[in-house]
Amino acid sequence: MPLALVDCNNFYVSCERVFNPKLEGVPVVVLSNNDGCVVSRSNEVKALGLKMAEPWFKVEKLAKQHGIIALSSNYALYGDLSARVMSILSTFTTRQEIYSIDECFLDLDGFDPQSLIAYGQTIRKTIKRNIGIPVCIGIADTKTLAKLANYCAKKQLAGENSVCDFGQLNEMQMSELFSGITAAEVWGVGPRINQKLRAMGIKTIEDLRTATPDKIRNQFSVVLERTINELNGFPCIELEDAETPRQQIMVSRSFGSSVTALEDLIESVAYFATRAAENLRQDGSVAASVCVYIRTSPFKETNQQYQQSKVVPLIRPTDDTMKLVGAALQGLKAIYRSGFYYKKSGVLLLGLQAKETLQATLFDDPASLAKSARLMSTMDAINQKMGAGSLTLAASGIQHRWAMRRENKSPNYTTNWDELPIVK
DNA sequence: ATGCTCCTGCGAA
DNA sequence: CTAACGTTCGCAGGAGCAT
Repeated sequence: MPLALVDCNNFYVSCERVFNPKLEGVPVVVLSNNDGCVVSRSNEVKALGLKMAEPWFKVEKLAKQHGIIALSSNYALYGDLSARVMSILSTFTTRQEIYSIDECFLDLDGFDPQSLIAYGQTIRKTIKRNIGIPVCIGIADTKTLAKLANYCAKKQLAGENSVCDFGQLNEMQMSELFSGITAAEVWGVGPRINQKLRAMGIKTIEDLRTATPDKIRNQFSVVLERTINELNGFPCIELEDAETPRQQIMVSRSFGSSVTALEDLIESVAYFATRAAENLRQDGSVAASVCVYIRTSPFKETNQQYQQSKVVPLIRPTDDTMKLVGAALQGLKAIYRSGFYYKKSGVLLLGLQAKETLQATLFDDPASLAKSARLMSTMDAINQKMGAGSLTLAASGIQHRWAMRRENKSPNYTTNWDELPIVK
């Protein structure tokens, strides 16, 4: 029955600290793509009151006065460290669900209920020693409660040493604890639902937990009804330890500065479609249609606004980069209008299905399908061996004038030999 | 009345 | 110096349409 939720502390900042000890003990933030918003903060930064998701340009001056170090995000590094953390965590259980880049659930069914805290401490020490990343652990009988226990561990509201097991608390202690936390902290309660709950007088987790599920279902949805049941210890959300292939793949980026020329948009769309196609082949899927979109910046209110998207169906579902890029560019040309300052473009692959289960049709040309498959696996092999982007379509361009800002990125310490710092 | 697809809203990290 | 505000995914539920 019991589950653990393991969550890495300030994950991106912690990853940077593993390879740069000078960042230890000082205020550090990691910015989102395009150096746009604050997405990871060290404890020192949280103590200064800097908020999550704050646009960097708004706080940059103040942050620098406090000596805050701002790093561009380095997803190659975070992804690699995440895989290592997850791999070690998998050895502590028979069933693991990787929920996000820095979180996973572990099934602790069958363990001695009295020894779970000690087990949690062992897990923490192992991750810290083997990878260098600090984690918090919440343990309870449902996913929603495990998330909450994790929150309590992190905030030191219950449990100790970053591990909190709700199994150790009695009814009284639970309701006292829940009376002191706002409903907004519950997994599944976002800003909108929280606002509506408050208007109904439901302010704390205890208020939410003791609400009538039927009424909540009518006023909100079946999702929130399940949340209430989960808060009361009745599991409604299964552990999903089997990986399911994605249903859609999206690659989009804001540009470093705005773009007006069709040529630049073509480059970016070809580039994003190429990335999307690589992800698609990794999943072993094919796409039935491609959606392309472009937009101006909604924050530049004085500029003329324009946003448009177009879905281009494919004659036959495919994972061929050239066909996918071709469809994306066809869509782009249909929606492009001159005279706007474009700030973002993106490509979505839709109608995904497993490549093996794809039905053959009367009009298939087996020879050309085989040729496409060989070409794609050759491209992937070359890029695998020589580094990402070694072999690309000319349509993706070389200059990338639209490339995102990334002014302070750390080296790819674990995924690129050329970026290893040389110790002399 | 039922079932499908498409689209929007919401939440999550 | 100026301009500068993320990305990707899934689910629920309603609209619209066909049967």
